[in-house]
Amino acid sequence: MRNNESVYQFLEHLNGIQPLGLEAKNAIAGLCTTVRINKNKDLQSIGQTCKTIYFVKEGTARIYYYKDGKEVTEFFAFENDLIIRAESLFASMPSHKAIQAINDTIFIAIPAEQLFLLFDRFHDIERLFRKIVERSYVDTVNRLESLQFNSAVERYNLLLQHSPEVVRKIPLKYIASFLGITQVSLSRIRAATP
Amino acid sequence: MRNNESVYQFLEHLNGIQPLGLEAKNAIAGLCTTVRINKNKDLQSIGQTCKTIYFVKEGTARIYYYKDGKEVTEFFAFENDLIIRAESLFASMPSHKAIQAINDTIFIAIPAEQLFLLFDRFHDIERLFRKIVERSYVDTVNRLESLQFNSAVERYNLLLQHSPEVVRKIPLKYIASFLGITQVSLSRIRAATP
DNA sequence: CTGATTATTTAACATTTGTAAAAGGAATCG
DNA sequence: CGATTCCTTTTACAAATGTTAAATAATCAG
Repeated sequence: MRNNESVYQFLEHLNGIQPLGLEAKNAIAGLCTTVRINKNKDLQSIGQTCKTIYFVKEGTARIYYYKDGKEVTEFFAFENDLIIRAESLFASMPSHKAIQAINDTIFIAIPAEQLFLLFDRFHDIERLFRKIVERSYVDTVNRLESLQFNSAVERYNLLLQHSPEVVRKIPLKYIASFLGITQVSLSRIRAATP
Repeated sequence: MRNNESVYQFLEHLNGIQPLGLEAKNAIAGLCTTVRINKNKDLQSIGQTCKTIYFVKEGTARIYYYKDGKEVTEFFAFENDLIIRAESLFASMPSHKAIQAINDTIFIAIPAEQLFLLFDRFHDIERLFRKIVERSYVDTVNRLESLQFNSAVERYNLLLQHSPEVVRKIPLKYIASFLGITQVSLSRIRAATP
């Protein structure tokens, strides 16, 4: 029952992005399962090909990978956010990235192949998904711009402005690599900004 | 007639991404116009809201903006590439970026609103566009990864590997800011790499 | 072809950011 | 509660990149 309640709320969220007919809603609901992952545990691990589309129902999560033996956090997801390793899912290639729960987190999981099949039957569902991908694309373009020529201080301040919840909820070691800097640098910046 | 020939070839390219019915093809063709822009001239200028979807038919183009009075190149487009200011088009907000022809360039222009209307009548067209946006999204995620923690040398070498045509065809001053570094830095890197 | 403009490289120095190691703080678990 | 572990900050120094200016090199217009 809990699961059904979660999925129902989630569908309402989707309906806000793109109005869906009852049949379409039911079709999506039929594919949704909920997955609970404990703090610091991986939902998807490095080397897997991403075949599932996840949304965060409750909690916080991140995508990370290793660069020269060090962890790099690429992305944070909060309630209702889509979390996928796009470069793997859309190209059907193994990912060198992992998805991890930062706190105890509940995900909604939708098998990608089965969702894509629904696109043929429900135009609305394909439209919904198109809009979701468009949003993710825009977010990524904006982050790219920030990484391209803003200084570390500017990037930190922009993050404070646009996503204060990140700075409140997420360990600084993850935020540092998300901003493309080391933990030491981030500490320096925080010490300098009163 | 020249225009029609261009558009026909372009439709074949689209058909390779997502097979389209004859009616759908004709509907798209009806929206396509070709635009010639001379070298170093802007196709779309800063401050405009992006309401047109462009593809490069012939030539090369870029997206650029100003950061602290200096030009930053965000994106390059070659033959058949989509070139849009996504953060403006998908959010209907004025863009602080411009689209410019690097050489004399022919663009194919599609009015966004009218294309979006076709989505209702032709499922295939919405699917095509979804796939195109997905590809752009994946490209952007990969660039983001490169900017986040690769050194300038690594970013330059990756560009050489993955997009040698960029280094061959595009002025180094544009490439430098595309890589998130200054022209001086790029020169140093090239001098060090024999 | 020549002068003028634009693009690229080089040099010297300043600033930012990284690295490694240590010290403080905070959270966690028995 | 106390000990352990993990997170964050600080310090000192090294490396990478930026800045400004000047020197070449390449391109373009007349």
